[in-house]
Amino acid sequence: MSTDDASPIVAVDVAVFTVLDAVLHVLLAMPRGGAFAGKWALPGGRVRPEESLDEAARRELAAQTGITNVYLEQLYTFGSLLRDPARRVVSVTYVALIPHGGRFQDAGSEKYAHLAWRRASRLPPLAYDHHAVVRTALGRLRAKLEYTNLVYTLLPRTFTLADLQSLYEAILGRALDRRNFRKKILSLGLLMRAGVRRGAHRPATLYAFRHRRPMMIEIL
Amino acid sequence: MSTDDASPIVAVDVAVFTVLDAVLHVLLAMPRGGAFAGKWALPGGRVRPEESLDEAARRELAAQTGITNVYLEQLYTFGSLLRDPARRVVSVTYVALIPHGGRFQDAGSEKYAHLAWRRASRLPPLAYDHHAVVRTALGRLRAKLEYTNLVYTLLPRTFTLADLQSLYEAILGRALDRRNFRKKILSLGLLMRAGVRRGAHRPATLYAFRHRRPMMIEIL
DNA sequence: TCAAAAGTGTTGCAAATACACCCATGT
DNA sequence: ACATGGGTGTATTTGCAACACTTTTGA
Repeated sequence: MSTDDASPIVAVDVAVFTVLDAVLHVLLAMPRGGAFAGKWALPGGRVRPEESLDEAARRELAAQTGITNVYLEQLYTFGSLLRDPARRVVSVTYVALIPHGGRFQDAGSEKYAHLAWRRASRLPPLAYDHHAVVRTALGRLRAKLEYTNLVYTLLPRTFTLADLQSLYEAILGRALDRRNFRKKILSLGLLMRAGVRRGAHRPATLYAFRHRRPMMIEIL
Repeated sequence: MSTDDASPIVAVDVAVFTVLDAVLHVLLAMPRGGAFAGKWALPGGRVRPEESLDEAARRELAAQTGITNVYLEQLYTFGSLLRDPARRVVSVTYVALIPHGGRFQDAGSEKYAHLAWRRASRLPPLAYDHHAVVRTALGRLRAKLEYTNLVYTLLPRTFTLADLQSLYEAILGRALDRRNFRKKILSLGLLMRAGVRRGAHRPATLYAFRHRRPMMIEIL
């Protein structure tokens, strides 16, 4: 019995998020060829025999977009029969989060003609079932912000409380009271002062996360 | 290029939970052959080309244990290189929940010599990385009980508030105040009265879930 | 009549919300 | 001097936690 017949192909796909202009964006790639050439898709590719799933996700991400050293988390595995019209493909999907304005390689790659950030709330039609992937990822992201310190992955090392608040507002999709927000966040003791940002107006205190690693907490 | 070389085998494994004597139990199977013959494992098997992942999980569960019509939810996909010493296998794992005292076919199946419920907190050594699977499943289960009505999957159609409370206590691993518990649960309006249970003592009101389908809620 | 489980209310505390004014700076 | 965003405190409400006694039944 050949594995060809009996086992689906295994692939990984990654939904990369960042916040630009206080709005959540997803990184989309335009495939050069294949059944969905010319239609936006999430970056991804096949898993190789000698690598784990996480490794595959990181490798594909680096190869297709130049993005490395990101927060990466497995999301869900999609395996319906018709998600790829050509072949049976099971896709293990990932969420990645990068700091605001995160840069990718503008030139695309062998596989993708170009890459672009698109608003997560107004996506163009996507290849495969990637729309469902992004929806699932958004749900996970919103939920996890409420009980983890994951925002740190979306912020540069230092930031103001206003930055942090607008980030929460962008992802949660609702306004928060500034005074209550500051009280709450500071009372958690996750931040430390890290200088001052001078600008057009009264200077704002800069903060940094005490620990830049995933933790469970109670917020908002 | 042959798929044999390039793509791992795809399998599903299912962690079936139930509550027996107010203690969480997992269903384990004893493989007849293979690299882990004689070591307890979670029931599972390969995904076939013509079925989705969910279908594969249900099929394997039915074939190996006789269990059908269960609540089933995808958990996580495990894909490290050495989880199966013989071959590269990516396993899409599932959590299943069945009502207390749930019966399985005692005789086992072609693949498994026998089946047994074991306390989730005191498991024997398990095959593959199934220990990690159960740990992950337990985490998911505990977390989800706090914001969904999933307990209904673990209960028969009618039950007393004491039944419900001891179920929560079993899974969360801590005692709850009876009066506060009743207030909270009843205030959610998820239950309806469904008669009376007569026993050795003062009869208890029976309740049933208004809706037997997964919903998000705020509890405990 | 006794043992065993079912049922029920109140009070205190802590956390969340709502809300308005002064401050520091660059232009 | 003024416009702009930064920074702070209090009063109210709401939800959670702690806690003890009475009721009903079968044995």
